[in-house]
Parts: sequence; C-alpha cells; structure tokens
Amino acid sequence: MEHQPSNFIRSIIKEDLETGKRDQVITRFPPEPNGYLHIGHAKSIVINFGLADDFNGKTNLRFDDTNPLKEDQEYVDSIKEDVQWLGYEWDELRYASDYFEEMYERAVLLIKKGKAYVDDLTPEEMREYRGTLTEPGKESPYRSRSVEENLDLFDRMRKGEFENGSKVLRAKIDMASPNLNLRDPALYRVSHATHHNTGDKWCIYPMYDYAHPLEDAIEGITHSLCTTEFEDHRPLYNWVVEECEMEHQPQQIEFGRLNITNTVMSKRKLKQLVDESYVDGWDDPRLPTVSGLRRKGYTPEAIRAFVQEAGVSKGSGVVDEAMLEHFVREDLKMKAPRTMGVLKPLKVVITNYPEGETEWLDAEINPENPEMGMRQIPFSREIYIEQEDFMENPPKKYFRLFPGNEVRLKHAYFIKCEEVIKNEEGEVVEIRCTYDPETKSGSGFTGRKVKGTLHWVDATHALPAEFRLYEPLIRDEDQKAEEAEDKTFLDYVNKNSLEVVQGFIEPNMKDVQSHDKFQFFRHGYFNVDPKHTTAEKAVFNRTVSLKSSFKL
RNA sequence: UGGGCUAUAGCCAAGCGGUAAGGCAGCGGAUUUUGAUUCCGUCAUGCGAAGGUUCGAAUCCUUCUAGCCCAGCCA
Repeated sequence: MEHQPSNFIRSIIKEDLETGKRDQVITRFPPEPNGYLHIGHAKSIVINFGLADDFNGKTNLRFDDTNPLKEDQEYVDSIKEDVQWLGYEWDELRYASDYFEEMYERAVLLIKKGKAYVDDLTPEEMREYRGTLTEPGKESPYRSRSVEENLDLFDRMRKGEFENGSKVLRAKIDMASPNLNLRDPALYRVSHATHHNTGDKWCIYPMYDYAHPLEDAIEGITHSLCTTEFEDHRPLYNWVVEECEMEHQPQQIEFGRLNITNTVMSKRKLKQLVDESYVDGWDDPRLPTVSGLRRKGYTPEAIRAFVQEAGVSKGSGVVDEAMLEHFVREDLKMKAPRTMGVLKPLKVVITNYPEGETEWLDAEINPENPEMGMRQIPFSREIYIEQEDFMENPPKKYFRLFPGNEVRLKHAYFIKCEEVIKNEEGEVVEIRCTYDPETKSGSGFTGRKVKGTLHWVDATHALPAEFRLYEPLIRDEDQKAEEAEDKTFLDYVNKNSLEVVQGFIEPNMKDVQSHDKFQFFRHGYFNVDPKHTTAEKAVFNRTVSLKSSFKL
C-alpha cells in the first residue's frame, strides 16, 4: 500500500519507537455501528491502518457499541464491507460489548476507591448542577454516599431494579473544573434496551468516556487516534485508565476532521437525508458515504490517494471537492475503457452514404493504455450526435457542427452539415450531412484540417442506456448567500442534484456488469449502477466529468 | 465573560533558528482524432497582526486578533 507523507502523528510514533517508549504500534478503527461510513471515516481508516502498516504494527476493527438505542447489525455489516473494500485487513475484530463484564468490574473498583458514586439526580437536575462554561458546577447531594451504599445501588442498577434515567454511576472528580468533562461525568446509565450483540444481558451501558479508554487499554492500543473534538476529553481518558488501574496506558492523539466543499459530513445529517428520502439510501451517489462514492464509481485507490494527499493536521479546514475529483480521474485514466455514448441524441443523416450498408470501424479501447486492445464500432447512414454539438447560429470559436461546417466523427469520417430539419415548433430535430470517404480514420488523410472531433453512435445498432448526472447535493454558496436563521441544511438541498437522461451507447456494451467503469468520450467517467441496471438497459452513474476549458 | 485547540497562496498542507516542499484550483504556451490527457512555464520578498530577542525568525519571547470545539444519562 502507498506510503503516506509525513505528519505530526507519524513523528510522534517514530519518536516513541526510537526512545523506547513503545516497542510496537497498535492502532484501532473504532466506529459506532449507528450509520454508514463516510469519507471522513475513510480518512481515519487510512491513518490508523496506514500508520500501523508503515511501522509493521497492527490495527483492530472495533465496534464501539455502547449505545444499543442507536446501533444495528445492518451498520456493522456495512462497516466491515466498506473497510475491506477500501483495501484494509484488520488484525482483530472486536466489540466494546466484548468487555462489558470487565468494564463493570472496573467500575466496582472505582466505587471501592471512592472515585465513583451512584447519583439519583434527574437528567435536568444534572444539567443544572453542572454549571456553565463560565460558572463552576455544584456537587450532587448524593455525591457522598458510602462505598457500601454505592456498591449496593450499582449492583441493583445492573439487576434491573431501576428505570431508565433514574440513576447513573458518576465519576467523582471535580465539579469546579474549567473542563466540563471533568465535572463528575456519567460513567454508566440505565437503559433497558436490547443490544444487537449482547441481547438483554445488560440494562446498564457504559458511556463513551468511560468505555473507550478501557477498550484501548484492554487491547493494548499504543496510539489511540481520534478527531479533535475529543481533545478536551483526554484528561478524562487518562483519568479512567489510571484510576481503573489498567496495566496498559494508551496515548490519545487527535487530528482534524475531514471536510469537503458542497456536501455534508456528519452521520446525523446523512441519516436525516436517508430517513427523510432526500436520497435513495446510504449508498446514493450524491452522498459522501463510502458506499455512495463506490456506487458513483470512485475506486478505493482514488479515495486513499485523496486522503493521503489532503494530509493530516490538527486544523479544521475544508478541502475543495475538485481535489477528490482529481484523484478519481487520475486513477480511472488508465483503467477505464473509453467508449462513446450520446446522452442527449440528435439524429444525423449522412445523405451520400449508401442506404442499408454498415461498415465496422476499428477503435482503440484506451489510447493511453494500448494493452487494452481494440474494439469495433458500426457506422452507417444514420447516427446520433450530442444535441449540444450542433448550433444553427454558433458564436465565434465554436468548433462543433453548424451549417456549412465540417468536423471529424471520432474513429470515422469528416462530415459536413448541409441542411437542418426542424419540427413545427422550430426545434432542430435532424441534421443532414455529407461525408468524405477519403477522410476515414486511420487512413492518414491530411488534405484538410477540422477544428472539432465529435463522438457519436450508429443509430441502427445503438443500445439504449440511461445516464444519471449529478450535481452537488448542497452548495456552500447557496447556504452562505442566504444566511437565514430558521433554516436547516435541508432547506438548501439542490433540487437539480440528479438529472436522468436517456441516450445511446455502442452495441459492444451489451454485457456490461454492475460497477464496470468507462470513460464516455468528452463526457467523463461513468459507473454501471448496481441498483437500476437491468438486462435490457444499462444505467450509468457519472462519477466525474472530464475537465473542460470550453465555455459558450 | 471559563477551558481546550488552530492560524503558512483561492483550498489542503510541509516546515521544528540558516533565508518558504508538494498536491488541488487558476493562468500562459506546445502537442492533440476527447475544448480531455501529456508536456513546458507561471502562481507567498511572504508565513493572522504588532512589537521584541538574534548576525540571521514562519520557527524563540510578549501582546493582540480571528476561527473551531466543549454545558448528552450520544459517540
């Protein structure tokens, strides 16, 4: 796998190894199975697995499944699939729920040490007692319960004697700490819920701040890498490891989240778009989910290269989506066969070409990768070209077809526009052209030059196909422009984010399979959609357009 | 008006006291049967601001400013 450029985390690990602070590297990717992975997770995956790989270490995939209310087996399955698809193999597959018994025992230890207590405050009261950003909190009246009483109460919490929300186990730290995370954080809550892994065995579940450090310590994680919003939690992380008397002391290091322009990148928002049917599932090609990018036609290689090039730092920036697009073009350039497809067809009749005759032309599959070989494409009297490749009254520097102009048909002949046929509404419905047999592609003809080369498809042999063209789901500039108070990101969903058009493709595309990738000449890279494609008609998702400096 | 963190080009990002890497985007030009690709050139006398230390500062010190995160029995 590719090596990553250096970054501050790599420097820390290197130094830890050199100074002997650590003798190996063990990382983990710890998703909560409450949604599908997005490209921000891909960043974390690349960092965790990539760093471990580079230092001959190990990486566990660990599901942080401490909240059964939000989690589901569907998500664990999709996460495993996505991690593997991205090209990584975990060393061990673990679940936080594997450690519930040990976590419970460590909590008992905390109680015995006088470092934790059972609190009867309601959630509302707890919030009031917590204080604010600028004012210290005050201690709960239950804070000074005896060890015996706490032990008894905690045992009864586990046994299910109390209702949801009625009691919590809290760490006894400092209600006046300027770091709110240290104002006696909750360690366990009562939640009578069925867990996707442990069923009904438990009715108390550990909180993230308590569970995560223990999970890391149990697994011998050396470097626990997470995003910067957990920076404030680090003192608590260390407190838990120390007070629970864990043998192994992992080090938490935080890096900045990945953000990309013109999209949303939070599981909450993505779930909302899915649940409220703004998109057709977690794998909708407009979403920055790993499965959505996959369906759109992104490759693991492109995603990895993008993440690595975007870098790792503590800053919170927004990467231009153009950068993501660059890396998929780069990867597909040599891999994807090139073919011709007409998305919005306009019929062209070549008046001096014999009726009923078809000739087969040779065409390279990928001129930049000759090993991919040749294909044959039919040519006859009637073809389709792209509607936008003809203008009756073109502006200057329009290289395409217009009355009297001659252009090349890719892999075929020069044609010259002789006549325009319109319907009653005055719309152009057909073009009549003549062709010059001497200009056949590959013949070495140099008599005349043309400025434009058009793609086309033979009308009688063409296969119908559907093309799905995407625009950003949400445009940053739309959101910024309006700046309204009572609006949510849902009010800015781009109504034109999906355009479906019916066109034609070459007959040799008859047997395309889901996820086959092609470059349609002058249009961009496309992926055969796995959900909508049928035996009768292929459906192509546009992964990304080609760059173009053309503007009308 | 508490605490934590971050400021290097339009965007991401190296840099760790010795004179500003790289990628994306952009802009020129060459080649081109994709207005693509490729190639070549260009793109911070400047590192959030102001002071200071030093022969020398993006790097050290001081002050200021801006942005992000935190008041779930979510992770």
